[in-house]
Amino acid sequence: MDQKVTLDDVARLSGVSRSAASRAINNRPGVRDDVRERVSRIADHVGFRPNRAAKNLASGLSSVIGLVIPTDDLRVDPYGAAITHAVGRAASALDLGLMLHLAADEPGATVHHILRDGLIDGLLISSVAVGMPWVDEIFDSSLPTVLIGTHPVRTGLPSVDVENLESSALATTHLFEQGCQRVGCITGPLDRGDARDRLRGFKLAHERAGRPVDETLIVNGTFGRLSGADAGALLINLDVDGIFSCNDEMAVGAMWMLARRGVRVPDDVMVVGFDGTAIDELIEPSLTSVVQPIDKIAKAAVEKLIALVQGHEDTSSVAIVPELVRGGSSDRSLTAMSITTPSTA
Amino acid sequence: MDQKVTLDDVARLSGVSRSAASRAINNRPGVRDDVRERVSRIADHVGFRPNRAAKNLASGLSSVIGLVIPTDDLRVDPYGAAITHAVGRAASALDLGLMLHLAADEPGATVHHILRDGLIDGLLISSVAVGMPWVDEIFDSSLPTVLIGTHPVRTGLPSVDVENLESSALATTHLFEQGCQRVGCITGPLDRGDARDRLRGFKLAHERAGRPVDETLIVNGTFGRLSGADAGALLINLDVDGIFSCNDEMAVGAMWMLARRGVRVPDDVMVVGFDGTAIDELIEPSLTSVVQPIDKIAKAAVEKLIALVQGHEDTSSVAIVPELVRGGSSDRSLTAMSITTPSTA
DNA sequence: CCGTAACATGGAAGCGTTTCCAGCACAAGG
DNA sequence: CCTTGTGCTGGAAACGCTTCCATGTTACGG
Repeated sequence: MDQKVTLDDVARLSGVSRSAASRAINNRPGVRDDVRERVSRIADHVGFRPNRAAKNLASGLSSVIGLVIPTDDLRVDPYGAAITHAVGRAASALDLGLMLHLAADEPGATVHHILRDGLIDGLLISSVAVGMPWVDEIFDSSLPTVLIGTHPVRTGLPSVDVENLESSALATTHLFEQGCQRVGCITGPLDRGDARDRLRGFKLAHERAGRPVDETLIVNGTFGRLSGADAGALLINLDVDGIFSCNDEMAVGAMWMLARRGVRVPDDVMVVGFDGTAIDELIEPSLTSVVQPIDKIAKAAVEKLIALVQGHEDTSSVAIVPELVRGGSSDRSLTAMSITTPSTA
Repeated sequence: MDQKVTLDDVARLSGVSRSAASRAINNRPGVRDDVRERVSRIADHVGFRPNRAAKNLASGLSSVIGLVIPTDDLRVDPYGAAITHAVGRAASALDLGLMLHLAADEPGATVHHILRDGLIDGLLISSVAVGMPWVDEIFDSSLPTVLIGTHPVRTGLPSVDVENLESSALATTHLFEQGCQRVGCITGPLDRGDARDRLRGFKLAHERAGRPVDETLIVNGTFGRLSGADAGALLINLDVDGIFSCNDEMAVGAMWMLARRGVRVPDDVMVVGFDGTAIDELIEPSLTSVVQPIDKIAKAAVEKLIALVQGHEDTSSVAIVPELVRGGSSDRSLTAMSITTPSTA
């Protein structure tokens, strides 16, 4: 009951040839409707599951896609876990398998494996930074590949990303509108495209508001929580009254540092983050953030990828628009609204 | 240069038959040493990568293992991300691919796919709770499977888990030793084996210390941060001076709530967690926790799995011993030791 | 110098699919 | 009634590898 029902079995039981059975099951033309139905019914009944390996070998397609994610991203940044999860869901929805490739120290070898194993139909790459030559190698190969995020230097690569520039400008402008005069920026690692674009957005907002950019208020971070704390410490010494952090992790770190130094949020300093990974974190006040619709991004990426796999040329870059979700960290009127806590006695 | 170097090519170039080439490359006996070396060299030189699909089809083995992880675990609990990461690393180290299966709402269908696709050699299942009939279905099938964690009811399944019972007892005893008189427990979801064992350890410590267990001080949580906050609120109303939280997430939630209510940690209430996922979280004081050696667990699980795949019968259960790492949350002498923060101007 | 292991080698048969292609039936048009 | 075309059908050849088995080769003891 458990094992090995082959296409041959189905064919024999249905009284047709193997080729006919194959066509019937894969909904390919060339089979009478009644035959198709009979075959499907029998296949169903005996619990036929096509052997993927054989299918893969014969057709050259595996119905499995790969996801390359920097090892650190998955371990330390909730964004990595979120994107992995979202891609997994999106793949399942399309009945695709998902192979996880952790981009570790020596991706060179890994890459060659990926490329030539022939086990995956296409590849999704997340969080690309400069100095990753293997990324270019993959894109120059014939393996269909879609970037999740922005390539720091190359353009014309098929990619799906959150719209970074305008969203960052929006977030910064939001701080201006809330009355901030001296707004600092905690950047991500500037070898990454998204980090660069967010910083550009920060500057763009200044330009639009007719304010000069004070370069001393721009502090580099790593997207890690600790770097946010460090940056926060720097910025309060520079008397900012607003902070745009290029991701939530660093924003949380900064807020932690502010609290530690007795600086009140939002009264003394307002904080806005990016990503939306800290929205259900227990922090007070709740963090205003540019929330990425991760599921949407993942879905778009997977769909773009399978389009590529199916031969549709497409080097377009899709930008998904996020949403600025306002929390107490940038709004004095929301002060200390308590999180719903069940009565306790 | 990029595509399709087949075994035939290598064989032809080396002047041997395909079978000999195969044996040479797979380090199988039946090839003279000099031939083996020549073949390997040529294979290397032309960049031969065996096609996995073909290999799989011919040998019945794919060198790919699966990991089933509850969808929520990956999204909300850092432990899920950590285990995914660790398993990924362990698999890579053994040159195995990793397929991710998110156990979503309707795992029934998924399971049958997994079982009969023939794409994976074996399966790792994490975080099993009662009411997951598909888990039993998998174990009853012929697919080699190893549990990461403890099955809430069945025994005799091959599994790798952290040692929950004694470690929890140890953690609780630690609170006693620090002078706590009324220690509360925030449990995990009790349909899970690990949550049950940790609670049992909590009680065991009482027994050993000759203290009665006050059942009113046992509060059920979900392993989620918010539930920890709720439980914390309950427990401070019950005048506890120590809290053993069955995971770190809930411990962080509880500490957040304590801070909010003006209860000082560790002065008024001491807190100990479990897992070690919050150790580099920015919380003050740092959390004492039973830290799981996740990499070790993942490695052991993968190795056990491949042993099963290779036919070694093995239904043993491996328990990995964690380490109690002391932080400021249970030690008054460590008060307010500052986290290393670079000087800020 | 022959017989016999012990080992190296290549041929060929799979593994379970897809897919090309030739054959065939049947309907419509002349 | 014969042609042409349309659409189903099954045979057979891939896909790239492993592995069984028969054949060749070598070295050794008798």
